[in-house]
Amino acid sequence: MAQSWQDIHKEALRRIHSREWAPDTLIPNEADLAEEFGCSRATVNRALRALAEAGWLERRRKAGTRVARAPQRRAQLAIPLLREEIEARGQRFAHRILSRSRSKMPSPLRAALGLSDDAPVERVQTLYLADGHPFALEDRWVHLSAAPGFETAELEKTSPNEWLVQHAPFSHGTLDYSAAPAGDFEAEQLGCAPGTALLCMQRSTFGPGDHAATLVTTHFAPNHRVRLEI
Amino acid sequence: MAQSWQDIHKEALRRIHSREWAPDTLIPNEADLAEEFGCSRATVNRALRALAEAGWLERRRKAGTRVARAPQRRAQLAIPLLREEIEARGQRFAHRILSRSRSKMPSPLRAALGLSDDAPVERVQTLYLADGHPFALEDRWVHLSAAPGFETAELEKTSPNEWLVQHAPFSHGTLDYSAAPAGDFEAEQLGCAPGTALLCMQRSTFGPGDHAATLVTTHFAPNHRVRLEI
DNA sequence: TAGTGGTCTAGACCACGGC
DNA sequence: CCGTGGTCTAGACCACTAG
Repeated sequence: MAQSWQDIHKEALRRIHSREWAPDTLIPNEADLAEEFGCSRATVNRALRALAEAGWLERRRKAGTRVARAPQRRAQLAIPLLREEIEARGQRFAHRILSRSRSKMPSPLRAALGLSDDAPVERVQTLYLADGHPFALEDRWVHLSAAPGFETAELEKTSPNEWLVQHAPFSHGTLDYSAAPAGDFEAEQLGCAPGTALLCMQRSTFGPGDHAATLVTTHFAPNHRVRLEI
Repeated sequence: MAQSWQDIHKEALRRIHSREWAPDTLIPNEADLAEEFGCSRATVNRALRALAEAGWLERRRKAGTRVARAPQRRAQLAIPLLREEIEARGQRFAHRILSRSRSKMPSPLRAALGLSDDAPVERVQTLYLADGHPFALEDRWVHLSAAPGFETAELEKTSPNEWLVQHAPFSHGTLDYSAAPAGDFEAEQLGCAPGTALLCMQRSTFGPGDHAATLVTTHFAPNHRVRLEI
């Protein structure tokens, strides 16, 4: 037989595509498949687990493994550093700190992050440039106790984006994309007309233990696209 | 000892966060870690492989395992059926076929999909409604040989979105998000002013063997958000 | 409570790719 | 070459949960 888990993965995917294994129906259990393919159960497990992680199968102990009713695929987005995204286009990266302050964080934002009222927070607004043209406008709130040393970081040398990735790796968070018309400030900084449709990204990250770390709102220059791989 | 792979996963993540294992440096090999944790190498492998898939580690044969320089995390988007997305909000789902035709596909679009000029293509425009209010406007091109039976499908009963997911599972593709001002048609259908900033999703899917399957452009009603989990 | 997937082990061989 | 991760095995025990 000499089956590798990738062979089994491929064959299982073929059966799903061909509806030989129909949506919402049980497939044979691991032991039976191991016998059919002439390999050990661990090998079958490896293949089926990969398919389950990709959303093709749903597995539950005792209940068995079934083909997902609507194979709800997942798309993956590799979150790039702005520097890398710009340099990957063959453009020159630069950034400009527009403002930096220890201002009070508005209550709604605090609530969204689950921060107490007296948590020390720093706000930094940054413009990112590609070949000297505005690329993205970033408005970042950083919870200082989650990023020790940030308040003294030389952000003119290392952009906030890069500093935080290198010094305060986060563990989880959310990323929201939406469309928003450019306000006067965004229009001025990004060099477009007020009201222009801009892609807007809002990202909140949390460190280990659900401690809020950062809240970032980024407006991209007009016509920006985000690509996800399915 | 009694270590599970998740224990090792957690401990390794702790060492990465604490910079005990610094970015861009090698960590001990699997055999050594297995001895340290008092478990088998396979268990260590399971933990480190998960960390590599999540972007924390980079592994190469012979070269060993190193902490990623900039732990480039990946965000995951669960692509929902519009029906499920709407019903999950507790709203009533409905859809309306606006047009359906076997019109010629514009050359630029054909090129984007890698289709020959004579490939049979059907175009369907659909409006999706939540509680009777416009939710999304979809413009879909379907490559008929990749979706046999689509031309005779009763799309008034089963929306194109659902029909294709159930009858022609795709294997891979891309998803692009951007912001676009509402044109006259989008504004009329979605019930907003022309020029309103709309979130726009463009999705191309391919079946097994890189055969083009569908190209879909969706404009969402104003203020729509897409959430990704990190 | 019995069946299923989840996991661990100890050992083995292999593929890749620095050196 | 030869160290490293990638994978497979045969068997075992465990955790969850449907019936």
